[in-house]
Amino acid sequence: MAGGTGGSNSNLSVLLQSQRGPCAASQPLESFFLSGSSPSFLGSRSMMSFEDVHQANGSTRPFFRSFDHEDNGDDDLDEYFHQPEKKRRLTVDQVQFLERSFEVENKLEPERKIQLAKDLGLQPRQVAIWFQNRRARWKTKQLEKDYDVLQSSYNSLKAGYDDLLKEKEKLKAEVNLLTDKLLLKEKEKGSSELSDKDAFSQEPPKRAIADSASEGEVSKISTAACKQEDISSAKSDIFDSDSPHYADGVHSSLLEAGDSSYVFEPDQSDLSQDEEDNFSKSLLPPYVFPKLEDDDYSDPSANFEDHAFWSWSY
DNA sequence: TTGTGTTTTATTGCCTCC
DNA sequence: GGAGGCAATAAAACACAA
Repeated sequence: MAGGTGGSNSNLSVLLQSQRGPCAASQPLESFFLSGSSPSFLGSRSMMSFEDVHQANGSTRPFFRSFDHEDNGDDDLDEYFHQPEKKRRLTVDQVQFLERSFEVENKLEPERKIQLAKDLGLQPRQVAIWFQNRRARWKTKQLEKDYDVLQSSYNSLKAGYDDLLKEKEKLKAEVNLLTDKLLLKEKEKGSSELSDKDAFSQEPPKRAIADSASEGEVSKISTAACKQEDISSAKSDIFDSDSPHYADGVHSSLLEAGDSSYVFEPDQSDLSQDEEDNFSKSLLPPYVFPKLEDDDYSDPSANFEDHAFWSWSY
């Protein structure tokens, strides 16, 4: 990259301009001329070759902003030196060179800084500033990337959460539907027993569910039965007479009662689902068999223990 | 051409490390 | 205490629509 020495008036002008770069304010101008072997001076020399390469590449940008006053004599030169310094953008080639260097290592050791400055014909401080600003841009980009990653992570988690919520609502509706059906059957059974009482007044009713249980307790039992089941299979199990669940607990008691028209008899109703729901609601006061609410799912063990569901034995 | 928004270069002040 | 890094900021350069 380093190479030609320049020597023409044009090159001298560029050289002078480069020495009066933005950082020259903190560096006595004389030092550049008194010390021809200083890194910055050599850097300017190498800069000339860099300019040649750059122009050979057909870029429209000069290495530095052109020094337009080079043919206008000493007055213009003097005027130039007294003008406030203007910023000059680096050329495309300089930036590409710096970018490649940055990719290798984004920190700048003093030796490397000097070498880069030499190769590019810049002040070491300019190189340092460029790296400083480049690190800042990299950091900003990195933050944006991190934000995007977090955002997509959040979105996928939220989608999963929403799916679970929908699933929960669906299952809750299913449970409520089944409990309604169960209640309806219980009520039907209760009314038929009342009519049977007239015929067998002295015989205690062969209720499968806890002879001495109050109506509220019956509700608890039914609810517990639903909760204890795998909810997704509850619907089919309840109406499946081949289910092993019928061999114990409530179901077996029901079978032992010898009442073939008992609660879990499938296909007893000609009512549609909505009609059944409405019917059961009209028959039963809400306190008899409360619907499951959100809290019922929040802490199943606590909830069930609260209602002594697990201590029931038949 | 001009107004405006963005990018790039450079400065300043503070902080940390040796 | 000096060197170097970083955040905040200024200001020039640039891009672009109206």
